Amino acid sequence: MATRSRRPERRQEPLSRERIVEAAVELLDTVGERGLTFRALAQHLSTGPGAIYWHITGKDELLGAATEAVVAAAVAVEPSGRTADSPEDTVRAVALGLFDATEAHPWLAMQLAMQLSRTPWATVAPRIFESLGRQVRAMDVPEAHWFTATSALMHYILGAAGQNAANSASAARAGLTGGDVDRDAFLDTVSAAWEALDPEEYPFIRAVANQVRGHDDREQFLAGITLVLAGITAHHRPGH
Amino acid sequence: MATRSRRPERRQEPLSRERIVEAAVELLDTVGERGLTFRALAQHLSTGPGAIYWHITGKDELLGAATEAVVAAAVAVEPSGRTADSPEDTVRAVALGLFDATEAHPWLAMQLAMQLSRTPWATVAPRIFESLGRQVRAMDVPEAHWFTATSALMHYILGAAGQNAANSASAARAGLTGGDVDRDAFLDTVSAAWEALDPEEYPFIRAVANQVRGHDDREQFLAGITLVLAGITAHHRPGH
DNA sequence: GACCCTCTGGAACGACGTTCCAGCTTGACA
DNA sequence: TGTCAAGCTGGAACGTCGTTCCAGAGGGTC
Repeated sequence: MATRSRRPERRQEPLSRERIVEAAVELLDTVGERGLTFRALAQHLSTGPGAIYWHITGKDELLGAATEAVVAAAVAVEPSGRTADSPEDTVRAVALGLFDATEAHPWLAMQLAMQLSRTPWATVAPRIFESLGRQVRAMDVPEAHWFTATSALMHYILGAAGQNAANSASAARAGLTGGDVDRDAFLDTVSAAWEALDPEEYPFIRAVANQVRGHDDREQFLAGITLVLAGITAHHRPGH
Repeated sequence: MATRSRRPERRQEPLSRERIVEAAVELLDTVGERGLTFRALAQHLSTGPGAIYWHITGKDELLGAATEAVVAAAVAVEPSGRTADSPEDTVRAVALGLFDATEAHPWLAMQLAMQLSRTPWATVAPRIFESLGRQVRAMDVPEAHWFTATSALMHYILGAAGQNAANSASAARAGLTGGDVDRDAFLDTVSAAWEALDPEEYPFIRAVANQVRGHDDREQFLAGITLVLAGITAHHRPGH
């Protein structure tokens, strides 16, 4: 009765794994990984912690499901687009999808690392691997080198996306509202910190310190993709 | 007095940041990240949790220091060796140092991701970046491309090392004592799981499923390094 | 001997993940 | 329509964690 009077007309849409994961992603985006607790999640869903455990085994599965949901949406850029694109361009599209996802969800990078560390070849890696592998196959790479080439691509993408998500997260943290000003200020801070390093111990970093100012992460990321793709074609093209 | 009777002759060597970090690494290696608690660490050092906080600000710093200690030891392979090696070989040596470190310390991969996520260009990344950058400079890469080439190398290495550490950790977990038998069994499991995937959704993975059997992680890792190096030389060599 | 500063380690606090369970809702069957 | 089991809910409670607090030991200096 009391519950009836609080939700008079329609009963609140029932709890479901889907709704829980969706709320978890929202909580991760807004308050960060440290803010995602079962109590906060329960309050967000107007329920108690116990109810959540009926749908989800524990926090590991919750984080895994949130990660997979975001990655699945990110990798899905491939099939719908015009199919006339070259395999290289499709690789860039998939890679950029993941890159943007890690930028939109700063928690994604570490969760990806954790997922891959816990269940390496289970949930999320095959999705990415498959998506990239199809393009490698569409290039002129002999079958014996499919695995190596696809692995190299995936490893670069995951490593770079993680690192760059960290950058934008830090930049956004420095000034609260993410903007170009904050980003430039962040890059200035990094550049200054690099120039202040010990010249004996870090000569190379000091030499490239000024290059970091005004650099575009996306552009940098794509340049790396191009570089790996060049390595694939140079090393595996027929006639080699 | 009671303490005197328990440690009769030499007073126990005093607590220090160094000793704490060393014990933390040991605890991480033996019981995993979930086993590293301040209580267990205190017991391991025959003290209480409060004493540790005099030397270390919190768990973040503890994990960061443990990560940096292990990485510093891993990257230190470069200077002592014979200097007649080619830059490419030195890159391989540095990369293998990190690869082996993540294999010896399965917790390292995720901690690296976390460190890079929290303080991106602070503690540990510059060390790796510097080590790789020197070799890139020693190759015939024009200065404008130093940053891109070094970044690509570092991203691939971190991504691949993390993924492969995950593999060996899972393989070791399947059978308790890590051995070739367990590893083969693990690869068989992965291969079988891949072949059982939906042919509609994962055609590529099914096609390479059998390639995974008997594959050597180190060899695979080095093949990726070679591939990225080939991309660097193909894309940045003079006359391009 | 009195003092202070560095360092210790046990107790205590708040928050977390997780478990437990009493009770509500719902649909099927008599 | 009444009854009952199963699905589902949510609040209370448990154990453990990171962290803080603090009374006091140790060792050097006037």
